[in-house]
Amino acid sequence: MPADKDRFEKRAEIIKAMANAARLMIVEELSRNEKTVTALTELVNLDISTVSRHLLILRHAGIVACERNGNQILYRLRTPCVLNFFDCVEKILNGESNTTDTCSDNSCRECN
Amino acid sequence: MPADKDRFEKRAEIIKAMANAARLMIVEELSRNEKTVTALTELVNLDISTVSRHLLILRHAGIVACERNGNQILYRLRTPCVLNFFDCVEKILNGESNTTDTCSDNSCRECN
DNA sequence: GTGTAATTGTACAATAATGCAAATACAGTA
DNA sequence: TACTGTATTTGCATTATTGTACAATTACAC
Repeated sequence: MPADKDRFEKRAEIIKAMANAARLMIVEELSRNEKTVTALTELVNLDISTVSRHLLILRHAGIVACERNGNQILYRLRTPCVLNFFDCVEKILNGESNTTDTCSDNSCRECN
Repeated sequence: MPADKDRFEKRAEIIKAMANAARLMIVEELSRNEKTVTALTELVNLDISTVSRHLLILRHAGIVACERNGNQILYRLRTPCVLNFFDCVEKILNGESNTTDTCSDNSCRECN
């Protein structure tokens, strides 16, 4: 199923853009307010060039948008639905799952 | 903010587990029914060892669980809420965003 | 034991993250 | 206009992480 595979590649591309701690911090920050690159750089504590690249990744994925404001560029969250990811993620982190991993309990090697 | 950063690292860890086309196919397939490693291997068309590793990643993230059934191991979706990711992703792929990227329209270089 | 299913060891190729230095964009001012 | 300063992006180089397959190993049923 080659066409199908392509569909999943596209989906993965967007999820990949969210699959990084610095970018998650940026997204959450932008959910509160639009921010400049410099402001976001202070937040995540990385080189400004790195932050600029993170923003490019988010922009290419369609997750953020930007707008020039004189000397600086303001970034804002374009698709706030990505914040919904966090609900599920927190659920998983808190171990709130329907079912248990019985495989871990008996036979699987390398089970956590 | 070091403790805060750690929180985002943990979140990113889970989203990373979803950030791969083969694993997304596996997750969607498991949302329909539990499956063996061999069955999933046919689905994604990769070496079985690779699929086994993909499943390990999903299991470590808490997204799938497994259970031994005689000779084989059955994997199932443990936290179906990850399927909600797809809603938002499809929205982005269809360009259904609140706002536009005005930065693309005028001044930014490398704007898509 | 033999056969089937799944995992792990190893190696390799491809991607991603990062910082430094240089370049570009724009505002203000001489 | 040209010069300066601030904000952002891009060109490189480097390191870290991820995806992959093949071979060997382990688990289990018969």
